[in-house]
Amino acid sequence: MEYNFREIEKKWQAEWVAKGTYRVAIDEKRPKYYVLDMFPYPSGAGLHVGHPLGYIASDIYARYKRLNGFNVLHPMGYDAYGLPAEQYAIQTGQHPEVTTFKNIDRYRQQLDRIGFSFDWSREVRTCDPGYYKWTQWAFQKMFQSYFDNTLQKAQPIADLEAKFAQNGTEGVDAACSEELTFSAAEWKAMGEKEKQQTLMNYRIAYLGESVVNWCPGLGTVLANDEVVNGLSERGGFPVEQKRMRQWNLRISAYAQRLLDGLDTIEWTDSLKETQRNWIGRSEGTEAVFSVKDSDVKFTIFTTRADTMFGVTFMVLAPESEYVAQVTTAAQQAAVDAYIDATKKKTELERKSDHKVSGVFSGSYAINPLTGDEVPIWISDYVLAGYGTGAIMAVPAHDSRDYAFAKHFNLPIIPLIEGADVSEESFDAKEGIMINSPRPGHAADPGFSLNGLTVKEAIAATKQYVTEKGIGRVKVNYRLRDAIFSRQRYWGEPFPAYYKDGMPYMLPEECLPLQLPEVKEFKPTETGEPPLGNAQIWAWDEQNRKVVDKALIDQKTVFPLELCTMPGFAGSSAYYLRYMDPKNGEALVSEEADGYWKNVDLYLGGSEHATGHLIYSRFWNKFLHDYGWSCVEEPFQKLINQGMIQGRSNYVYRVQGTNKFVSHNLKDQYETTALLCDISLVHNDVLDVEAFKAWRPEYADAEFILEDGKYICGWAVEKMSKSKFNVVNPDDICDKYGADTLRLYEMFLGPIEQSKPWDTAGIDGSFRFLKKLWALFWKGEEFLPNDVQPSAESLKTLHKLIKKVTQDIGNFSYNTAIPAFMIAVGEFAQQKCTSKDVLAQVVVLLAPFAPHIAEELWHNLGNGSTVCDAQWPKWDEKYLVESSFKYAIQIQGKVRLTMEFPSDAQNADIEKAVLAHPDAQKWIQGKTPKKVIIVPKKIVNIVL
RNA sequence: GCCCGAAUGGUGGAAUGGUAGACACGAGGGACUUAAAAUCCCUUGACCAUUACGGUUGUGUGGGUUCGAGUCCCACUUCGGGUACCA
Repeated sequence: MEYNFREIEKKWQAEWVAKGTYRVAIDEKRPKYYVLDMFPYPSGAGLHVGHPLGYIASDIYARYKRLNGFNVLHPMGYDAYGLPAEQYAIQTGQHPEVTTFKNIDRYRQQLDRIGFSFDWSREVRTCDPGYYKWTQWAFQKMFQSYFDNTLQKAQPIADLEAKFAQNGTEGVDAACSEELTFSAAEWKAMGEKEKQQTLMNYRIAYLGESVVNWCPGLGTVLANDEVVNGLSERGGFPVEQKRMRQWNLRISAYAQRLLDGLDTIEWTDSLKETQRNWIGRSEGTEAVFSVKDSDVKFTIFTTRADTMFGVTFMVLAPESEYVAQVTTAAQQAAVDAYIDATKKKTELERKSDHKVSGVFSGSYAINPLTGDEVPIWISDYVLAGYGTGAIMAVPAHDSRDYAFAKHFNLPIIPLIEGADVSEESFDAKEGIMINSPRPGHAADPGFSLNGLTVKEAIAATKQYVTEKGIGRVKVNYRLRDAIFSRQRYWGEPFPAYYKDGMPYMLPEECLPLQLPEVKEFKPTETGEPPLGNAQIWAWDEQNRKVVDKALIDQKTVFPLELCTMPGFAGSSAYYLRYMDPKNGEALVSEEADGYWKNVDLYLGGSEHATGHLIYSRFWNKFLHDYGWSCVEEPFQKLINQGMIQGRSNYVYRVQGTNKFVSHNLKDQYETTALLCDISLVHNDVLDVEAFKAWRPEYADAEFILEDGKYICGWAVEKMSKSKFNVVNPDDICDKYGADTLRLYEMFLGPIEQSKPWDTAGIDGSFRFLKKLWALFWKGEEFLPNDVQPSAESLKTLHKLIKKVTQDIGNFSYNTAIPAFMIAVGEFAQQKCTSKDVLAQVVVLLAPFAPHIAEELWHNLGNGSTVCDAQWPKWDEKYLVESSFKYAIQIQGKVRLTMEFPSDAQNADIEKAVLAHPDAQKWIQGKTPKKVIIVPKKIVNIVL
């Protein structure tokens, strides 16, 4: 029998479906293991060979764990909401659901051909109402919660209301947008609206004002990278800065837990570091500065409390509420002009434009340590959103302050011994303090930092400032709350309606709130989000249903929210839903959550390092606080697969002609490099006839060949249609089969590494499977029989078991596959026909190449699937070597090799080596100073 | 600018501080074949030799530690990814 992969793969794929081989259910008798891939957005282009890389890697691990007796959950689904479908809908009127479902079908067909062990009965789609019900539900729970800083967890907002009624804000330590103080009496005196406004300050899902890139032309908010030079990337419409009231998630409240959780999970250090930087914890000091001739005091945040003696000016963010209070009449006009100018700048301009700008407020602040008066400036290099929106400037030791001071000619006082600040600031946190205080500049003669190290000085200042009531120790985080509103159609609707301008939640029993039909997917003419086009889009409080918005009377019928949720909403808890995807009563049942717990192995691209992987960790922590998810960290181990890049081919046209010159001759001509479709090229040799037929303009192309061939140039680039270098996995499956594809993708290199795809190398993987097949079938004869395996074959087998087991454990598949190749070569040489040995090889290969393994497994007479076989164990006794071939180094250079028994004594080895004529030739009669013998490693003679 | 990662033959890559280049592709040579495909065998880092089962050199660059460095340390170069004034 030939290795007929087409027939084999078709047969077993059908069989696996028919038998439900990959269905899983809770089984208390077996340990669970949860393997998850980041689910894909189903794009119209379909899969290219880069997409399945991670899926294959995780599939191998899932199958390996199953063979080791684990009950493996390995689901797949679709991140179905996304902009491309909406954009297409705007252009064509085609409902995004239609295109999305079409794309999903295509993805599914492609995925099914590769032989994954997904339990498709658990598929989720984020756009499915049965799924997004739980996205909406979680949002409502966040709305109904606040974060208690003392308990460090989410609590029902009703508890907070009760506290307010009892003691006001006294004793409340809750994460909030703004520090508020009121008494119980004041709380009780508030009207409904005022109470709602107050609570909004604490809710975990809250409406807040934020400045966004508003593009009136597109009727939408744009991300920073969608804005180029103040114009929208798509369409080139002007973009302006606009304050908008949008939903936010108070993820910043979880900053410390997000940071601490990193220590409990197995992610790469670089990824953890990226998250740590993103969270940006900085421990510093808040200090109060009072304004001269005024009652105004303001607070600044600094991590360099040691530099307080070197403050030469203060800076406020233009948005700071203190700006109005410190601006003097004389400076009013100048300040107004500056603030107007910054408002006009988009955030992007503010970021890209590093020119120094600012304006003097007219007031002076008093430095509490020196008693000196320092001018208060306003500049946009201070951000309103971080710290207190105000800083003390120490130009000698902060490069931004330095640039500002130089520009406006403000004094610079060095505070660290030996620091030369004539050209640039000295930012390093090291050295010995001087000028702290300078003579005659001490408010308190008893306090000095001079002679201390920076570290000591920071500690001393913190202590001093706290004791004197000038300030306090404060931890700040860079992590900002997530904006959760999108002015889009194709997303989850918010289950919220507005009464008297304040949002209220639909009753939980009324979820999901389904996405309404609209005539058009564009924003409305009045600039409302697309849902403004929906006619049936109002909430009837009494009848508890969605009704025509013509019925809005603000008494029982109210307008519904018009924004939808962002992409990360649906992907933040999908791993929980897979555990119990059909549950209509809960996101996940307690039983399913208790059994599957969390993801043991998560695979996906590193581009999600700070987006999805922060949001879903936050989301899960929130659910965990209420006990809806029993494990705090959702993804125990995480591996980032690298990108598969494309390999493009180039032809070289001689300028001004239709002549093409082969790659190695091109330097003799003036040429233009042109991309050509890689399907016209094999091993970099161009099929000239196919090339001529490719495009009409090349029909009468002429070629200057080398050795009778046209050799193309090549480059590693992104895999994309425009580069003509996309490789479709379907084509590989047609030509070589899924097993070869799987092997080759893993053989290419380490999973984490990015690498180019070159179909040329795939023959090696295909040949390997054919050689493996040949161990079982010779024509119509099935070779395996009951003979006793030779000692050699046993050694080959156990070497293989050991190597493959260890490599899978380390996710080092690219080294496991060569081990198979070597073993198959050895078995062929040994003419091994032992059924027992070969059956174990089949099991070892099953995770990598499941179809061929299943076929051979059944050929060997097994009735059940190879997926449920038992993973072989190696026995060291077969691996003992009786001798070792030593490399003999003389002066560190290998000069010869000598074989010694494994148990040879060092003294005997030394004697034999020194006596060897080849060794003597190199020793040249000298007396060795030292002979280093590392058993079973090396011998080195030092002269 | 800052943070993270990488750099090894023509190509993808391998190598607990111990014979660099496993394995695979490609290339060259040979066998089989009317021929092609498929298959099998040999050679293949570079350079110098070719009388040798020979020598020199070699893992981005320059230093260092070590009996011994692709691997560890220091400085630098280039490329890739992330991020954008976070006090």
